[in-house]
Amino acid sequence: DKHKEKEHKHKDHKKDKEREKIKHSNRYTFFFSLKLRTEHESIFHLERSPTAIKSEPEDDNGFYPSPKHNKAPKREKDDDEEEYPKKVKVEHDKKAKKRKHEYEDDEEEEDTKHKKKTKDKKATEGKKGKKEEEEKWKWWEEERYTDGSKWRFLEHKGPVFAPPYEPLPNKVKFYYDGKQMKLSAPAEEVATFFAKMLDHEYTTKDIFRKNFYKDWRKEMTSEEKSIITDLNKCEFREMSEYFKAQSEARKQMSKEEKQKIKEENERILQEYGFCIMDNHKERIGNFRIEPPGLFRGRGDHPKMGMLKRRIRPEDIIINCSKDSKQPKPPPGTKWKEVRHDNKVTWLVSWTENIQGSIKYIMLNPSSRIKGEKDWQKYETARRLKKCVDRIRTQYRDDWKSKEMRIRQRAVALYFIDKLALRAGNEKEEGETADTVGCCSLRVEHIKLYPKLDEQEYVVEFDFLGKDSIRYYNKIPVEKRVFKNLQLFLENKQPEDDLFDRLNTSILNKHLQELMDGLTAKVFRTYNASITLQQQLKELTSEDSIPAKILSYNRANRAVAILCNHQRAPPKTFEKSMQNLQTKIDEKQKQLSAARKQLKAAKADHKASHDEKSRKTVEVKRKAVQRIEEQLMKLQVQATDREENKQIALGTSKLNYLDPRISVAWCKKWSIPIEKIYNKTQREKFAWAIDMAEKDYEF
DNA sequence: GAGTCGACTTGGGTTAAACGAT
DNA sequence: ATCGTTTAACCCAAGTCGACTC
Repeated sequence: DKHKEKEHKHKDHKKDKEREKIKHSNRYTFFFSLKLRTEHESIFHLERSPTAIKSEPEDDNGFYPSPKHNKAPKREKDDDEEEYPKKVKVEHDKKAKKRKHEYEDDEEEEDTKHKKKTKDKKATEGKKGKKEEEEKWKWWEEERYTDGSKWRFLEHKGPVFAPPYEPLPNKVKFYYDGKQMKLSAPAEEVATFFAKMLDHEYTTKDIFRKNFYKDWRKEMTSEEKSIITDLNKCEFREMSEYFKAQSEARKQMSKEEKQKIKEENERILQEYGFCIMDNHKERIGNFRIEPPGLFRGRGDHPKMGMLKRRIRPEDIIINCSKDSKQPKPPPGTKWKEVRHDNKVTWLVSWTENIQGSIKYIMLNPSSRIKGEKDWQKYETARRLKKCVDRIRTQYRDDWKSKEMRIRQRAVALYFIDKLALRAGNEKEEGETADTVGCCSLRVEHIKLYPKLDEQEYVVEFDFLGKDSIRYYNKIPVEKRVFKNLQLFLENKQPEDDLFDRLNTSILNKHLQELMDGLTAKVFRTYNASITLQQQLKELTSEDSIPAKILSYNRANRAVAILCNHQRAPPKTFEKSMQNLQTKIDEKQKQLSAARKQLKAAKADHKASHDEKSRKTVEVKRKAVQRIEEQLMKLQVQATDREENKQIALGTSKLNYLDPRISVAWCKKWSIPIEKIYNKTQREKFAWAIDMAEKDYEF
């Protein structure tokens, strides 16, 4: 017994240690991205060439002609291109028509079905679930179109428009210069948009106010225009209070009322949320037209505050097949156009008035058309895996090129590969926030340090990327890259382009020559997925399920850091961390209490040696074990959350990580897929879940 | 080539619904 | 059953990239 006791103590101690280990192991900060990247780097043999660059001619234009032999090597033929079926898919319209009718029958039944559903939902659920499972369509087992068409048959009900404006009740007043004023409906509507945003910081911003005021005036009657001459004299407070009260009231609604709204939403979803594409009913992504409001771009957007106007049927272009039942515009209105273009995937489009860009209604990520594309994306990234060494060798070679444009291209590509930067298209100045990607980096965005701390040739990046998210990174580069950067910077102003001989079009044309289908963004996909796979291999150990999931999240996090997917720490972060800590403390108390009890029980057993006391010991031991597990779970959760404070995992999970890697990992370690992917994600990745086995290699 | 347009993917934030503790 | 917290759905802006035009 004594021996056992000791062993137990030892075990307890060990467990505590392990918990500590979980907490502190691999606790990376943003430096981890550096560490990770350099480690990753080692696979492509960094040789530090001591050779200095040859002196370059002063005038860029006078660069030596491009050597002819320096052409890209031919791309390797893919040996498992088979994996992605490319055979022709023959789908006869007849078949589609037949299907269409089946669908219509379904529709008719909808009402009765719905009633039934609520009634005997419970009774049939199990059965129904199974049945639906069997009916799930595996598009990934079918052949794809090869003629560039996206569908043969498309039928839908058109968009759902934003509800019309409801004028404010008379008791809600607007004041100008202290005096009450009744606004015309159009002016009032736009005023309410502003009022709804009053609590936001941006209504205090100059550009926002200026843009809003300018567009607001356009909606005013001439009388209103003459009275309202200064936005600062407008008082929206009452409107704002009214809307706050309204949303409060919505929260306070009774169950029945909420239920009613829910049912109405469900009805709309059933009617407008689906379409038929070819032989299948598919979920639409965004079937509601964006309501009017004030445009709020991200970052320092020159157009913030502008009025985003209401979209009418006359603005809408419908896309469907000729032989389908066309969607009807609301009574008394007409569509702008109805077309039958099966070379595109959208169902509805309209032009938005802020940037003049086109917006679309398209299918949900679970649809065939999106899924195929997604799958294809990862197959392209896997093809890159096969030739990435060759490409890396080549761009390293190009650092020595006699041509400036080739050197720039090679350095840019190095950044895109190593740092997972975006391509960086040019943008129209003054139309959008000032953000950049790789090709559009400017001199002011990098700093060169021949020596920084212990490291040589450090480049410091500091710029605003997509969505005005800051990219900040200090990274040691090879001498040759460093020297090239110095060269690129010569005689330039801070606002000049770093890569003045390069743009995304040139870069992508080059990449296309290196590998069929290769573009700048493929590197992001490739590096994200390969990093996940490597990290999973490295981090996952024989351990409890929560610990394994922590490992998964950490691997995911490494990718998010690589891709610079940041988020603002949730407003409730500190509080929720505290709550969790309180729980942990409580659990710890519970644990020591349970341990004490166990000890007492053991002592008791030692004294009496009877059956009853032996059983008590067992019971107490189990209790301790259970509490330990719970504690462990909580601690893992706390660690996970803390590490995730400023990092957004969603984007990489949804857009960059080959889902088959995750599926394979789940199968290998017997983790239920539900722990990694929620319902929506499982729908989106159904193809991967179905096809990936535990030995899948990206 | 430069400029523009169109289609489609990627992105963080907000809001509503689901969940779980009490 | 209720309440507060967490999660997922929704929102729509902002990228990428190919095609087309001149």
